[in-house]
Amino acid sequence: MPALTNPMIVQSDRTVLLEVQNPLYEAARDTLAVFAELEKSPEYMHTYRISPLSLWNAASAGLSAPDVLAGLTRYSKFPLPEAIQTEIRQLMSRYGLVKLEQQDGHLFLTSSDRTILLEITHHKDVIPLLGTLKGPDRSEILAEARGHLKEVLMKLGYPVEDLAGYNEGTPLPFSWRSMTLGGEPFALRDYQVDAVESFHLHGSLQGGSGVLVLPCGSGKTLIGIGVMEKLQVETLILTTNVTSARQWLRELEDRTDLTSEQLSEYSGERKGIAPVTVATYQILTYRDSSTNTYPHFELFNQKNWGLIIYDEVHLLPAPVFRATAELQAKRRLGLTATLVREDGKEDEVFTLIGPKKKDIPWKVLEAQGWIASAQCTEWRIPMSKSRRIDYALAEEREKFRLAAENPRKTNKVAALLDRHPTDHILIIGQYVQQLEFLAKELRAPLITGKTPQKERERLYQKFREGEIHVLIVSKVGNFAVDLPDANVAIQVSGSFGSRQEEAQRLGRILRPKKGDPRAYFYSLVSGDTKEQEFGMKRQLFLTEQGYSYQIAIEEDPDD
DNA sequence: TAGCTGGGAA
DNA sequence: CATCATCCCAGCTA
Repeated sequence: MPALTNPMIVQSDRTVLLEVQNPLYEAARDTLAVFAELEKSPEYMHTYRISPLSLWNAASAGLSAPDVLAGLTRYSKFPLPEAIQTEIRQLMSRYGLVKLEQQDGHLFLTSSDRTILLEITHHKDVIPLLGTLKGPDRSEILAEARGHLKEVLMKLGYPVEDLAGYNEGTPLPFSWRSMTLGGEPFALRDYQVDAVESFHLHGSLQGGSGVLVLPCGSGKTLIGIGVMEKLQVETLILTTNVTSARQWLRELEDRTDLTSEQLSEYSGERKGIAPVTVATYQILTYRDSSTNTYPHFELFNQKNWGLIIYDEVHLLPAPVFRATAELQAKRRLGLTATLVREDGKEDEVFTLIGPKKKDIPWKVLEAQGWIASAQCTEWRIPMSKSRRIDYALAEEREKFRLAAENPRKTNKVAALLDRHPTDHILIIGQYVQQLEFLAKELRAPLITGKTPQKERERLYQKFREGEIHVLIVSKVGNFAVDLPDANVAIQVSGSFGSRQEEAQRLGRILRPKKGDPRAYFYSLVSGDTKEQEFGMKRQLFLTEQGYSYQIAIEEDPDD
């Protein structure tokens, strides 16, 4: 029941204001997280937005409009505006209003609402995709236009529920090992089993297509293998880099009885094709500039894949989207820790890979002890007087970098190192020059993209063994899957407002250590600058996930 | 066959 | 909103 002591104000422009100090804040936040996106998170009042896509993702996960309205009513101060009730009902009813179904070997667009179907099939972008068969509540779609049709209808605001089924693909029988090759007993954790099940059972088609959103350190690879194990079909796995491709292969070899002949890498270095093939996105997107063709796209057709796994689906490059539009008859699984894309192509992921099937909140794994609990602090460091003048006079596009490279951050980093004399600390930043400066001042080793692989491994090894306890890393820290675990991260600069990057970096320190399960994440920004504003944006995803940032302000020695 | 270097791409 | 990292390929050496 609405009551003034409740924490939410729901407005008819689809924004929701949420009071952070309210005792019901956490419960309300977790409710909102399912069907709304956090837009702003200053100290006392957070703003969420209910978008069509966030509602459709919720709908595809089985939530109904009455569920959403009940959640809002439960925590709202005032009765819900009529307008928004109507809008939520209308938007959610659109999911599944039009369906793709297979009948007698033909593909049909169907709807219980004949007027809508009539309107859609007369739209100029849809007409070229139509076949010849027609009825009052169905219209044939050309088989090859399945993906394209879904994209068009998404743009028109009608997300299609695709029930047309899949090619089963070539069978590939295999099973889990109960012991790893190293002799460790092995079984999936409960939440991993849940995630596999939710991909496999949701909806009316077994093991269809969609995205699983899983925190860093939750064992995404094992969940992917779990889905493969349920389906028992030849599988193509796409990853962002070779190291992670090899990680998949290692896990497959270690945890399943697939033999090395059944597994292969397809990359710049090796071009193997086997019943389970792991390829990089980049080899698929490689374009031969003399012929203007994609010579490796054939990989999609080299075998009758029954499943395609898209690792880190939030990074899926545009040409792979195009290829995926042609592959709608194949089962597809997307894996990611942060479904947010900084390029705003979330709707394409929804359309072409599939809806979000499961979203495991980071805090749930923390409560179960699978990931460490982290304390996040944003330190605001003032710039010196002369730098503030430079900043004021600088061109707009130079300002961010000037603030990010504030040399006064060095002292703060040094102070933080003193505070954590026995911890494993990563210092992470975006500008190589800044990091080189820090490395010199702090006498700590630095790894950048230029560092040869051998040297990296040597430093990782020393860090793991505790011979060195501070490591400075550039953007390699965002991607490197072999970077050793740490329990303190100090972020000295980052890309403009990237929520993904923030999540990745926090993920670096969340593997719990024996003894002290706590982790510390420090973000250093220059006070009263653009960098501070971007810092707020970076934190949004983690705030949604239940992390709170303490703001601390460093005193200005000039004052 | 493997390893290194540099250019170009997205 | 620009920097940085990655990858792929070609060409070279051994």
